[in-house]
Amino acid sequence: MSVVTRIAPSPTGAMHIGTARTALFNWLYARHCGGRFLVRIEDTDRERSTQDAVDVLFRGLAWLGLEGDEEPVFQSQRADRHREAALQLLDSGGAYRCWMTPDEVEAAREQGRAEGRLIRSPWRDRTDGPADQPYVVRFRGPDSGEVAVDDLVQGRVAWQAENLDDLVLLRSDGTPTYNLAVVVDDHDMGVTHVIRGDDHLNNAARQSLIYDALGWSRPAFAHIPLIHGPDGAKLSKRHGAQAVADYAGLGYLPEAMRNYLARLGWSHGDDEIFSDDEAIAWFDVRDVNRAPSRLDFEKLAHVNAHWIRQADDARLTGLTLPFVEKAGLTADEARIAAAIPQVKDRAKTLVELAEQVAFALAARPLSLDDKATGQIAQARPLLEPLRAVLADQPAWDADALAAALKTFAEGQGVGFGKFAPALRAALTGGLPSPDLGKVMAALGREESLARLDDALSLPT
RNA sequence: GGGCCCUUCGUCUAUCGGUUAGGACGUCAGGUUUUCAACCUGAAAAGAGGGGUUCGACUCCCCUAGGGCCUGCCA
Repeated sequence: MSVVTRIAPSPTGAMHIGTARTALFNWLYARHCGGRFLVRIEDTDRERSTQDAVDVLFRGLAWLGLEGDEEPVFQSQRADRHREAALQLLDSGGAYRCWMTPDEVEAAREQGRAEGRLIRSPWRDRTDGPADQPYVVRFRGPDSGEVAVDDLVQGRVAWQAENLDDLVLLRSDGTPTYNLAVVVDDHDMGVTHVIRGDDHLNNAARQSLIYDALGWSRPAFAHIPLIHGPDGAKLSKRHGAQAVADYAGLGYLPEAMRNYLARLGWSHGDDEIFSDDEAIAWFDVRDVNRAPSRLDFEKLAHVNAHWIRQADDARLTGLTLPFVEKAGLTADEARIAAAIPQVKDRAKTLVELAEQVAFALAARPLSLDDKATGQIAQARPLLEPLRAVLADQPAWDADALAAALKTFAEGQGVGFGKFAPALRAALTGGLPSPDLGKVMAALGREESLARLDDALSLPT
């Protein structure tokens, strides 16, 4: 049997980072098994679902590289099919019409809560309801006995039937509810493994009952723990980034997100940094932990730094461009491209990469502060012969330039401290920058010499 | 209130009855050094508490405490 997994988010706002990890686990498991990964938009709540939120979801999934293997399914378009299943249940006695009014339900619920038990509709075993009054269709759960789910992550979890309420399948306006729609859609889509957040664990019991009543075989369930904020509380707005788009804006790479998110609640021995192919080869949903884990931005940054170093320079240039603009710098693509290879090992995020590249984007003449002009004035006797050496430098690459600087220092019989700070001031104006050889390589011969000349022409 | 789930260094985790309880991020110290980073070396740092079971428990069972999820004609 071929494995089919799915991510089934509801489009009611931003795409939560927890949704991203659930999608990742579903994707990894499907890939690992050589199966398919599907996407279903759970938009049955017409009040809260918006097209904007749908777009956010698709963009988030695309950014993460976790797109479905088939066209996405929109749950709202399958309402007729859901109703059909409800009617089947009504026919078979697996469901019943309930004429309780919302007020009656609320009152009963309040009373039940006080008495520590669930409500049971008085219409459970009656069919003589008022013909012209609105009613809902409720599932008829077993009166007693045990309902068990063999969860791939949680193990065997059991409930007493009396602790499971008769949930509404069809609202009084005839529209299907979540628990019905999920079962019908997962069945029709051929989903074999339902991997989702453990906030749905209780639903698994009730949904299992619906599968049974419909005469369908149950999928395998895997309820993975939720992600919490750094303080251990449920991830919320006050923790800052909770939406996938936030992470993109913070300058994290999608492959870094996949790597980091995979390690939250799952591990393969001591492996911390791994590729998608490795994750796919190693991942088994059965190895996911049961305890919730917290987001650690420091570690995310560390993982991200690794993948920035690994990233292709041209791709990095394109990715850094918008961050350069956001920082208010001149988005000179050629200069950024020249600087990236020299500074990519110094940044943890694309935001930092934009900062690292800033020195190469500054326009001449650089604005120099008193400290810089002071350093330049002091080292002037060395800077002039150095300028001549550099002008004759045959190979303009970082290694050759570093070697030339070293040779120059030895020839002059001085340490780097005598002229390097001044050179750096002249070339970068004090902006963060890498080794001087790399700085000059990033700047190029012409710009480097020009900046040096600017400094040398300063009034003394 | 009721049902269900969870609990190893600050954080993410390894361990699947016998280990000096390992790794990673972070932290601290040292090194390197031309700014800022990066990098290298080293260090500190954990089995929530209490009972069992066992020759032997982080590992299995029970209780307590703490945390989480659900308890909707939301999903």
